[in-house]
Amino acid sequence: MTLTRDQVEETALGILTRFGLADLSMRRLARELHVQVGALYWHVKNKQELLVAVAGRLLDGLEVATVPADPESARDMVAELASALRAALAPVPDSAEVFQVAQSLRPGALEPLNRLRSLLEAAGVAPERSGWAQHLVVNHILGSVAATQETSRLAAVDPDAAPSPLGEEAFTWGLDVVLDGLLGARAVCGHSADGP
Amino acid sequence: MTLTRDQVEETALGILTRFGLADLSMRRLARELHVQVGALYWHVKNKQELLVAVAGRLLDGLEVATVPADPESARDMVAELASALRAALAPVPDSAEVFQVAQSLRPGALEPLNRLRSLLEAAGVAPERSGWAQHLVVNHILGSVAATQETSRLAAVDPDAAPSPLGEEAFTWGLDVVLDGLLGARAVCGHSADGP
DNA sequence: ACCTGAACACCGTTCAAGT
DNA sequence: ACCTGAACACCGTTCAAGT
Repeated sequence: MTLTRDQVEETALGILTRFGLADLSMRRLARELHVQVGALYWHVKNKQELLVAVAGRLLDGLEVATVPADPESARDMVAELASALRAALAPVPDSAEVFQVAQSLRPGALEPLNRLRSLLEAAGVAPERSGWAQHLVVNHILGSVAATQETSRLAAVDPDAAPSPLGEEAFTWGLDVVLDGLLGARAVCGHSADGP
Repeated sequence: MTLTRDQVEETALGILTRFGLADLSMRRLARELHVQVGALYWHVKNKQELLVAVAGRLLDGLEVATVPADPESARDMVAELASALRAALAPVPDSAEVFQVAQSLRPGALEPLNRLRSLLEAAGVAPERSGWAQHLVVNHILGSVAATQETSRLAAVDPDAAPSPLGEEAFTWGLDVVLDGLLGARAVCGHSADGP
């Protein structure tokens, strides 16, 4: 059986999931695949490209429904997609870092993020602003994931020091705040997001 | 003249500013200080601790005014402080990464962030939420800084590929969105943030 | 086409020994 | 107290040479 790019990516994701980014080195990856380091570079240009691929795999299980016409349900789907993204990243250590590398190295390559932008537009964000709005939401997701993993990492070292609980509750609260700011507070002062 | 911790930190900040985080190694730092690597470890526990100190220095020039009683002006000062933070980080490559390391390693050590939280409370955010609100704003700042440095890094490699301009304009827009979500849209549907 | 073996130029951290 | 010299256990990447 010869080595495949698929195996390389999958094993890389495995190491990341089990041990974190610090342990995901090309040499360790080669060891796990019972191969010399050089062999990896036939299947992969370099480590960065591999990380981009791994970031893509993190989002593989995500459902992709169609964009609705109704702004209210589009807003709901934004919240749903954001939660799904968070749920996909949360269990994998350092996933936010990996994600950021991918996003910066090849912006637009992560499909769910393009979809998030479409949903935001359908919910009432002006097309000239939707790119900014997308960033706003993604930053909140990544920040939340990083903070959560953070506290769980500290808890592993010192179980007594209970820091501020930045979990799912804080995430949905923040998401609502951002969406309120983007689309107007829901049913509080009459949503004027659906213009003329 | 013998080596000081101050020199170590200052030179580290210099390397970061001029060449970025990738070039900020303990060995390079030692070279720049005309010293053996081991010498650094007498003044500094390890590299992480040094990065926390460097992050602190990034924020050294920031003005610290008193927290106002009036919610409206407190809101203005939140915006002001956020802009000042962004301005302080923007010119230093990879400052967002360094900042995040510091924030995760020693939360609460960066004074301006505590101040940001106080200002948010003065502006009308409930004390139970002010920690979350602080994170929301800081994530926006760091995300904006990272994205900006990002595009300028790409522009250095390929000056033709003009990506979405995520500059200061996007930052202030996003900040307003977040503050609208937190405190209610300003003078649009009557700010109800100053309850009983 | 695909992989090995070996090298190149690096890392962070530690520590006996010197002054 | 403060630093050197040298080691330990790693990195990512390249590339002739093998099959």
